[in-house]
Amino acid sequence: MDRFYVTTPIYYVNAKPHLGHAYTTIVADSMRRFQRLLGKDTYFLTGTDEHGDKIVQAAEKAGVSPKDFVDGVSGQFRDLWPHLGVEYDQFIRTTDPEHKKVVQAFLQRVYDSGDIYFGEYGGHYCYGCERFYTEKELENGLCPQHQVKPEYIAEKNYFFRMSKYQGWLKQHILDNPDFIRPERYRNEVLSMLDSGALEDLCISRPKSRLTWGIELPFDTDYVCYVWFDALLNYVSALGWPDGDRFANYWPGVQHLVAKDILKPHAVFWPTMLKAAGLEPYNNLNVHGYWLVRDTKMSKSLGNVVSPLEMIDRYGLNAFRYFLLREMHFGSDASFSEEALVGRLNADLANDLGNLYSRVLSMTAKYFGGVVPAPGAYTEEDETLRALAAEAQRNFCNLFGRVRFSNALESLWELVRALNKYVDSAAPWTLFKQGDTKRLGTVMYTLLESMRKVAVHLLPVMPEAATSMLAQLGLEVNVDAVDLGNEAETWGGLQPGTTVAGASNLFPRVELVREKDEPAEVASSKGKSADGAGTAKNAKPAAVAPAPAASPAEDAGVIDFEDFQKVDIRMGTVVAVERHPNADKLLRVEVDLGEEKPRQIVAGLAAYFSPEQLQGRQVAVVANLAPRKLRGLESQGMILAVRQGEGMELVSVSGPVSPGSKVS
RNA sequence: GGCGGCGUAGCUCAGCUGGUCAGAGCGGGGAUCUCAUAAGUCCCAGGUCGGAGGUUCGAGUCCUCCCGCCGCCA
Repeated sequence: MDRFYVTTPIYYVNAKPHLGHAYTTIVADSMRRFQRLLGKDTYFLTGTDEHGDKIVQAAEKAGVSPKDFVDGVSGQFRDLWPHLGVEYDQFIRTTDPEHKKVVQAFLQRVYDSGDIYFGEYGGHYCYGCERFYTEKELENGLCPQHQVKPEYIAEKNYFFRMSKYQGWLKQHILDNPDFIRPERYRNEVLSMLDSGALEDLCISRPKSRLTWGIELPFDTDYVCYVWFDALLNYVSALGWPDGDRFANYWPGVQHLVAKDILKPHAVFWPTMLKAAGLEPYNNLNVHGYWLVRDTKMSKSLGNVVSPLEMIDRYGLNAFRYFLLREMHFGSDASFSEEALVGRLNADLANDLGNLYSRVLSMTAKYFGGVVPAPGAYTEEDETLRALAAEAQRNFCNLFGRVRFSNALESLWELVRALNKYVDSAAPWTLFKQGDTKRLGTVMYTLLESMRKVAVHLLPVMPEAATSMLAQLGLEVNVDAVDLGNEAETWGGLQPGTTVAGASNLFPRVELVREKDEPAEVASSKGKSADGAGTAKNAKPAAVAPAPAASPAEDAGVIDFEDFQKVDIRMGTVVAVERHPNADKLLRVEVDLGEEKPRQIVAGLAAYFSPEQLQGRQVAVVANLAPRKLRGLESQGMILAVRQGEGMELVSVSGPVSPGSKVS
């Protein structure tokens, strides 16, 4: 029996689960459901990564022990997944005793083979990044990620001789075109491997600096540092080096990661496996980010999408469908409730839900809700069946190659064709004519095709697809489904089966909006007063929002509400320096009363010296999308007035507290 | 700075090895069936395929340069 093993990354527990976690995990869940329907023996692993400096710091901040802290956050992840329809086989934690043992065994094996050595390391250590930087990597003496001054630390550490396997890895990637997919990331990795010798990987931290980690088996003064701990979860979960699970599921594994951890998975991990004498994984599947209003989600922007909230508003099925349909695997995609609602209404309600509704209703009316036996198939029927078979083949082929969006697109070609078939076959006419024979064939063709659609949707929308099949009088038996053969077979639905008399699988919804959220739909006339709440999916009594553009907009005049979208706040300049890479720009830190000051890159260098700005109160557009200017991210804009050749800052008549809103 | 990717209809994107490649879905406009969830079906988009050159009988599709985004590396 073919086997299929899929993993998500183990999620670092310094933050709560967000949309990105949800996407990766739902994809993994769908892949595993898909492969199971193909008849494979599947295993699905997810979990949490719980060691390291940042955890210790976060725990201190929360006033609890690291162990209590990670227990708490890890629990949040584990509790989330059932709400997303995710059924994993194992939830691993890097603090599990079994995992620790495997890490130590693996380290010992690589150590014994001579690929781990003790060496001196001096470097600039950034606690935020949990890593060292070389002089060259620092920007202006600061960590390029966090813009803080790292600490110089010289110490002895253990290193993994990664460079030794560089040539092997490159050849392996060249020999296996799908090893890293999509191709863009494969290219990226190849260019990493071509851009010079890999540096050996530092894999330890002295206990004097970090104790929250796994002790090295060959030196009790050290703990293991991140990758030899975290990545090992993929094999420790299987009980390596012993046991049936490892023998069964390795190396037939599909890793699933977001692009931010490409290098560890594409370079470190295969070379680590090679050094320990293990086979490399089958495929590394790399996806992009979900963007909100063209920007990465971040807490400071307040645009973090909560998976549970979306499910609460629009339902699990729509959410899962949207994630898989909207993102082209590998590329970044935009998340918006408008788009979600659009997919839900257009694809699920109008096309699919309505298909079920109309066909089941006709079956009830014409055949008392019992599946009729088909008679002779006409050319039109055969054409539809050929199209259906093609759509199913394409779906499976694409889905297996992680092209979920295209796969669903293929399936919807069938859904649309079925709606078209209803119109052209016009069962209501056949009924009036009393042509029961032909009517039976048409209805059977529809019902059987709808069954096929439902079966293919089981991996994506398990709940909805199960309901669909139930409406067709069928129970889902995962082991009995042979998805790979559905395209080649016909007649899975037995005549005589009693089906539902009505169906309302995906009610149309209106966009639900938060009270303070900017209006983003066509309606420019005020927001609905009821604001937040649940989706109004019952038959909307009110008419859909009127689209007409307000006359004010046409005249270049804006509504008060439009003005309100601009969040202008007063802030205090707490730090200023010249931009390292641009002579017209200043890097300014402005205190807006938030957790930490905003970094703003301003084109003021020609008019003000850093000293002149220091301590001043300035007006800042606080909700401008962040943007990189010459390598530094600017998180807002300082308002100023151009006067001839000069420039004057907008100021207030008296001191105000940082973060005060201008209105 | 080096390498890579992207820039195609309002939006999201297909277009592999050059010759029905100027497309799909959504949105918008029009028509129409009536079984159905104000759903379905049909018709309509006159987009210089980022810009400029070049190769070719022929180029979104190959080459060069430029512009704008993005990523990786340094």
